[in-house]
Amino acid sequence: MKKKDIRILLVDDEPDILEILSYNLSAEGYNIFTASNGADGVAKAKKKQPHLIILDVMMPEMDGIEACEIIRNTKGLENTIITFLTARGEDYSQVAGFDAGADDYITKPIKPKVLVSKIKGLLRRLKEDDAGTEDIVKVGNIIINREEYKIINDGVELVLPRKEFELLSLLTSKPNKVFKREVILDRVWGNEVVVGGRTIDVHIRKLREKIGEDHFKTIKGVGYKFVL
Amino acid sequence: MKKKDIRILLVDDEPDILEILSYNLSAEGYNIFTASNGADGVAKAKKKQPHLIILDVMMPEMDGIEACEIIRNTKGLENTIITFLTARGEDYSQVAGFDAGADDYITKPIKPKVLVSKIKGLLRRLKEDDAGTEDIVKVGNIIINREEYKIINDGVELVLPRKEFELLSLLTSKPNKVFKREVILDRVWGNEVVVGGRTIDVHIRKLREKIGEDHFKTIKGVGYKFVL
DNA sequence: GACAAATTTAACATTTTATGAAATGAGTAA
DNA sequence: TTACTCATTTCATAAAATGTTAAATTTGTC
Repeated sequence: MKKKDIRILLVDDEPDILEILSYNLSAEGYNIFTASNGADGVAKAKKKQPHLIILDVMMPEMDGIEACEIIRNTKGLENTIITFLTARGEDYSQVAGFDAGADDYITKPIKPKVLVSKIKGLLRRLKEDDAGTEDIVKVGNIIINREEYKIINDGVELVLPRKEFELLSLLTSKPNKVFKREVILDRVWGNEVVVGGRTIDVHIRKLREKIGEDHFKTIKGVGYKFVL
Repeated sequence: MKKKDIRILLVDDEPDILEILSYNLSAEGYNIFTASNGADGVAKAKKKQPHLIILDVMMPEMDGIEACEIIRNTKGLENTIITFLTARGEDYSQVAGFDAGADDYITKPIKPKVLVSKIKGLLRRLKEDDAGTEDIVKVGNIIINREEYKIINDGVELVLPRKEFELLSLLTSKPNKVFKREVILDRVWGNEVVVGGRTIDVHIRKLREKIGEDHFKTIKGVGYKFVL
């Protein structure tokens, strides 16, 4: 994911703070949205589906803690990274913040360098885990080894480019199941990227070339499935 | 590694603080040692080889910053996790602390929940590589001697700079396994440090120059792996 | 057979990595 | 301190690999 595709939502009632945060993070290339109170923050979060939210603790209308709890319980935002902004004195808020489900906190006054470094660190963690994907999977004559990023087909080792690997990985995750084109796009390409409809076909063709024609069956008008 | 095998060293001149920290961390099952000033802290660190050290910044005799620097330059303690204890007001010490090689900091007054949560987070890194912490490791023709910070390649002794050593050490900890760039950053550079994206490549190149081109395989879009 | 959908190939675009060189930082000895 | 060296990081550019698109062709379904 490119930086400009990473969305960060800033929620603070002080325009000055929004300005500082916004300036520094925009300069890093992130895609910034802002809200000036908790309620607005929650609304924008639902709408923009940000990857990370920076929430001020002290705000009129709805404070950061409450907003955080709501966001954490909103479908689709359970795993959004949330960090609080707290003034130095407000020690209690750290505890409350973690209780509410925060991942980190940033103390005011804001030091641009520290800020950027924290944000980068938090976002990096996003990419680190492949949660849910088994490291080594065997289907028929094919062994898919995600740890070493290679596959073994009939005892022959081959290295696939990333997209092909992910595509194969998806299809083989449930042999005989038909994966709709839109599902494939979502899982392999991610809902961020938009590519033309024919791209999948080309990748399927490459897999057919490398793994064997017969394993990939086309279901016209629907999608593809992997067969043993 | 089990919790009771994890050693934590607490260094603070105030008995009350030692008490609080000690109580809370013991309750979590960690193995606790204490020291009441910097000099004593350094000595105990050498002797006990703790996994993590919590250092108060303000102490008589030798302050935390100084102690941290010494510990960082002590053989065998280069990678010990160090976090500072700072009073709220002392903002400057955070900066100085990171400069001295700290991994994190904890602010007073201490909130048990925050404390425990941070400690767990810091120690998470440790647990992952309980296999790779051996002092002398042999992979193929390469012998990695962590104790003396040198390696022997085909019988030829080489002294590698720190980052290169750590990178090699990480990659060889599991030959053939692909380490994603994000993971490499986390494990070699640490959570708080942020470097540009091309830094890893440069270090890989140095290793290729010194150890041999063929040992380091690039997996485009993913990361690198070490092959024998 | 008509028509939409899928395949195929090759050209094209983009992304990612490699590399050389230069800037910055840290440590050390004079 | 100052000068010097080595480590580390950044930058610019080149090169490679991967990914996408377009267009002609084929396939399958009604």
